[in-house]
Amino acid sequence: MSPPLPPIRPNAYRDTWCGQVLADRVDSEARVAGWVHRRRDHGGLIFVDLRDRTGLVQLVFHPDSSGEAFELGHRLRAEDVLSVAGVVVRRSEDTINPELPTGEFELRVSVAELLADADTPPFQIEGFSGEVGEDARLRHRYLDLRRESMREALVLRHRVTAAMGEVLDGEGCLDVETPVLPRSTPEGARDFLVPSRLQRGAFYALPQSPQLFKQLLMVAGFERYYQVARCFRDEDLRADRQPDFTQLDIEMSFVGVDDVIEVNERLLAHVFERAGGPALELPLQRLPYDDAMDRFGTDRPDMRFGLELVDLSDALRETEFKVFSGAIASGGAVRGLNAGRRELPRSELDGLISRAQELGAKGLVWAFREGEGWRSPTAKFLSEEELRDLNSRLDAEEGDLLLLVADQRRVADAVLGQLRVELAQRFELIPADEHRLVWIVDWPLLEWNEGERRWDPLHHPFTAPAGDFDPDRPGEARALAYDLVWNGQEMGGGSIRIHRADVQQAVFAALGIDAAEAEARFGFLLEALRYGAPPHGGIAYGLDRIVQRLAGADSIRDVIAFPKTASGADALTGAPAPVEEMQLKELGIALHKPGLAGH
RNA sequence: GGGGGCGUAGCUCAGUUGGUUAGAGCGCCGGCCUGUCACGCCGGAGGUCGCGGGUUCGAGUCCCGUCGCUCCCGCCA
Repeated sequence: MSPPLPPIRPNAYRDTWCGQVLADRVDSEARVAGWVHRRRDHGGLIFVDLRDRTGLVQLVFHPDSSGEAFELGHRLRAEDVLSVAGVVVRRSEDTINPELPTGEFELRVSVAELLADADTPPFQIEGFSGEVGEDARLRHRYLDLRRESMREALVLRHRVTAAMGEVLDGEGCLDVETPVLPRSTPEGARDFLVPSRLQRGAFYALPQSPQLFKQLLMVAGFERYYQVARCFRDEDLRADRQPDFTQLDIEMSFVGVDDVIEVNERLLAHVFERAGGPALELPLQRLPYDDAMDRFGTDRPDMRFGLELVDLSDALRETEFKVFSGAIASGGAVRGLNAGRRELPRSELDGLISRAQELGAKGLVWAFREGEGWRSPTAKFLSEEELRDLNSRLDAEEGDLLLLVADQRRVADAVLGQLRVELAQRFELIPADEHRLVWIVDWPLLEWNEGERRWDPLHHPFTAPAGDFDPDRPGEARALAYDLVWNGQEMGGGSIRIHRADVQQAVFAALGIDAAEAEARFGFLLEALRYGAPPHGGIAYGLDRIVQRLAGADSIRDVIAFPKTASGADALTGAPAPVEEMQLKELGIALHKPGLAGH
């Protein structure tokens, strides 16, 4: 992708971009500036590839035309910063470089000025067969960002956010900023806390999302809002999780689920068109949450391949095999997966078992269909009739690999749902060019948290229930919520919000937040809702994840200019870092371990 | 908090069963080179084998600890 840049207003350094040294400049003077990408010194003739954001152009230093510049040419080193002037010429047929957009042309240097000489870079910027380690890349991120792939990733990111702004402006959304220093409302993720100097002992918390402020904007009558918002969560990192990350946050008034989804489908189609994403067929598929869990064992199914899950509880309710019947008796389920005709060595089958245990299962039963029965260590515990029944329910043919997990339903789902994806990768069942975007809809409002013995919201406590909320049967309430899933990865999620204080209070109560606590923590919201709040709803997208997908990158770190390492550190600046004793004193903060602050 | 992988030259890596002076490619430095484009050729420099401790006659290699990077589980309303 060539980043479109406006034409240069000529100045002392340059009058065109390196990537723009093309036919229209032939036989005329041109002046370019940039970094020495590579030098090929033939002694009596020197070639230099000069690089700026637009690309490369070959400079030719020739002794006849430029004595002084020629001397400089010999001294040039990688990444030196250079401004040159000369005549653009068309290369002879046999010296054209078809790999380069400017490969039919070159600039014969007559004047050259070294603007800055560079230390030898710690790693080669480009054109090296090995992959530079991420540690080194992050320590010198400003060099890493000179690489074409990083430049393209950030250009793409800009394309995406710009396209989002275009659509949302057209939809009447206003870009409004919300505070980066709100109060802590401990729910969900761990907060990053910021101590207040003016109010000793009190803290701000960096926002996990602008959720409450955007709702207040709806109460204020702004109707439609969006923001590219930095959000912060103090949790452990992953390839797709950073402590500070970016959301595209949208909220609209007087809308229902269909309205929000419609606007967002227009948004996605436009963004994908501008950013080179897959063409979207609208409307996107909508899959009810229950179906997603039944068929794929997860609320973010990758639907590019089959391998769907099957519930085998009915078939095994009466079995003598206690592993299965016991699981069902104690309220669990037996779930199965047919991976199709696969040959797997014993070691990989054992690997599947340990992976299943890592994912939380007590065990995993594997079997190959053989005739009417199974080739499996488990086969002897099951009757012939049961095996036949299982085979038919699993739609198993000769040689098919069957995987069964007996556990609490959600554990079995989580384990087999994850194994399903990993097996598809292992067996290369995922079509490379296919994209499946799907809305997951009809969510339960709450789920029972067995560990804490309470109801938790599946989305957040401000999600509106569908219809009337019956406090006596909280588990039956459905939510006006929707998640967007792209190839098995959650890209965004949202909901219609509760716009009535009494409903909000009832939901708080169901969550175990009593009136006093609700008043203390969310009183400002409840009060605002009492002053006339319109029905409203919206969505938030993980911008980093969307751009990662569009860029085909393995990690969101590859589409973030200055990301953190897995331990939450910035390898470039050294954050987080100790602070001066004086700073702590001003904040009234004492560290538990003396000597940690200062130097 | 837990589990796996990795850590050797500036970068990417190899390094046998524990054995003598730790290697390669690229980069870097010097020389030669007028059509290269990952230029080529000749020569050269460059190592706290992450760090600390231990076992051993002897440790890059084995053991313990620790730090860093990374993937995963937990966690991420």
